[in-house]
Amino acid sequence: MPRRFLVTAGLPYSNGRLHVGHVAGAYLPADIFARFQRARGNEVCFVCGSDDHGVASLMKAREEGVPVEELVGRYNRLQEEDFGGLGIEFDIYGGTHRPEFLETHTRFSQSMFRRVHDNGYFVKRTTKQLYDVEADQFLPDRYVEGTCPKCGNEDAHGDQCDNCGSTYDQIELENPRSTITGTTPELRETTHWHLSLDRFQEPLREWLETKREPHGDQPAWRPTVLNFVLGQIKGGLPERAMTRDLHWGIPVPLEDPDAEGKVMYVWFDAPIGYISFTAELMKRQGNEADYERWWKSEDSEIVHFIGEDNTVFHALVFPAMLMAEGTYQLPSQVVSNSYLNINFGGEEQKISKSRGNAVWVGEYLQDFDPDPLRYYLTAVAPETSRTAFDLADFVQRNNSELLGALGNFVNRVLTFTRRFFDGVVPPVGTRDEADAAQIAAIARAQTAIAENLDAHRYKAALGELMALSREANVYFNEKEPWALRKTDPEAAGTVLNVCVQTVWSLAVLMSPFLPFSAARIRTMLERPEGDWVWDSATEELPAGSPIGEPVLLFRQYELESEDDSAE
RNA sequence: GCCGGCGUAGCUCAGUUGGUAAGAGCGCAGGAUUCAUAACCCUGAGGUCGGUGGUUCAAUUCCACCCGCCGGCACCA
Repeated sequence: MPRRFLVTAGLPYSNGRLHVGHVAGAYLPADIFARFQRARGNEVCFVCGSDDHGVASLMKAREEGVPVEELVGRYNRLQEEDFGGLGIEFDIYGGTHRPEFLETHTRFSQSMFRRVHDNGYFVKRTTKQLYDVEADQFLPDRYVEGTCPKCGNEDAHGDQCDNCGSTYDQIELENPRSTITGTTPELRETTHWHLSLDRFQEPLREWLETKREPHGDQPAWRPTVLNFVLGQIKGGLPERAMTRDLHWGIPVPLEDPDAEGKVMYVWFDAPIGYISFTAELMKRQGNEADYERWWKSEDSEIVHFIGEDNTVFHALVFPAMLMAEGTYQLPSQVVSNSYLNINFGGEEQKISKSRGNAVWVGEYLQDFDPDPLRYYLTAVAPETSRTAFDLADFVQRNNSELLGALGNFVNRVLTFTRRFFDGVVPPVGTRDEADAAQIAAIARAQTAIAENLDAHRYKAALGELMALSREANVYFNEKEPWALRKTDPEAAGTVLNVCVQTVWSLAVLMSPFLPFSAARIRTMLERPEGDWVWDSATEELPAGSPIGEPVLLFRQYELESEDDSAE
């Protein structure tokens, strides 16, 4: 009985290009998981898209002097391009404000909002907030500066003073000014709908506690995720406003006059994007209502891949929303990675645009192939703690591991076969103990990789793949087919037969991680194209199968001068 | 301050339920080989498993305390 996985990767803000940190955190492991489960014969729906309603996008559009729709549309496409270039293949890539998705997304978001409202989980509260008359909007803390009420620093932020470190409410700020227009904002009353997270503390806690151990077919959640959110619950969950006074977002669908001109909080509508994009995909396939098979059917497993900064929303707020709505099932798994830092100038730093240390996907792809990056980011994946991207390390691992161990084995086997065995798979002949051991190693690696991937241990799974290629190199060396072919050609043929089987297996087993290279091997072995089938890793190619012109899988990289290393 | 994570060979890190598991990869050194992208293969590191106590017949693996890094404690996502 095949399983069914609805896989999501955290929606990126459509206000910038993607860098390696984004990829390592959510998208690459999600893609590997989706590819793997598909190869296993499971049904997979892999959904992503951009989160277009972020305030950051609004600010950026204002900076650039372009309409925000234009800005998010542009980055939505650029991000989709970056993903495509890396072989991260979603079944659908939407956008919460992408024109073709807007109607569906609005409908789903408003429906969710209304149901949560009707079920009584919103609390309406009126508070005072700063209002920029000229910009005609209320000001989030980010948009206010002024004089710190504690220390007198004149450039204090709306909620916190960088000078003395104290925090306060924005209305306590002296001489407040809007960072949008520079004008002095006035105090106005505003009403918002708050989600009563406190009412879900106990249900959330009980639900999360069950994730400490494997449940059903799902492995336990990563302790870092559970520790963090259970800690939050222990400290008490606050009410959170789910509406905003902005002109950018999904309109609040209530009849209430106080709801006039308000939009949903971006984190309310963003996760609904996962659902609305799924619905849009189903609509294109014929029947929108099929989204329920993925989101409301208990035999569907929902797996969210996110960066650590999204943990609260995917493990607490969104589940609480779903509980409040009442008809959805909760996620089976939230796979959260830590941040990927970057080694830059001999120092480990956070990746940040302003520091100019980011390695951008788009720029990377101009000079390098996608698979080496997929390999490296998986090898150093921040699964349990923060790790760092290091260009020298990347080059090193590409050359010594990817090329030296894996690429070299494939290449030596195929060129050898072409040269000495007429370019076809030699007969099996009689396998001795060592030959059988090598064949057995394939099945062992296949199992080990599968177990690790099922458990979301990508780094370990990749390690098993590399271990197989190393074993294969050792086997080849010990058999010395270059000498054996002169004394016992038939035995040499047996060795190469085993080696070709191993090459094929490597292709199947690497396909979730290194899809481009796997496809190249498939071409060289003249196997039919199509979906990868995990079980075919142990299906042997018949003797006499042709072997095409060998193509190098990986290139040797050199570390160039530091300047262009990470621009 | 409170909460969480981390501290294992030169480097990057694995170590599941406590007892011949103190390991891998890389780097480095020596050797071997030629099928292969100066790739591959073999051998070598004697590392107080951050520190100090404790539990135990036995702890890197459990407990306490301490030291050192990192992160979270915002109407920020």
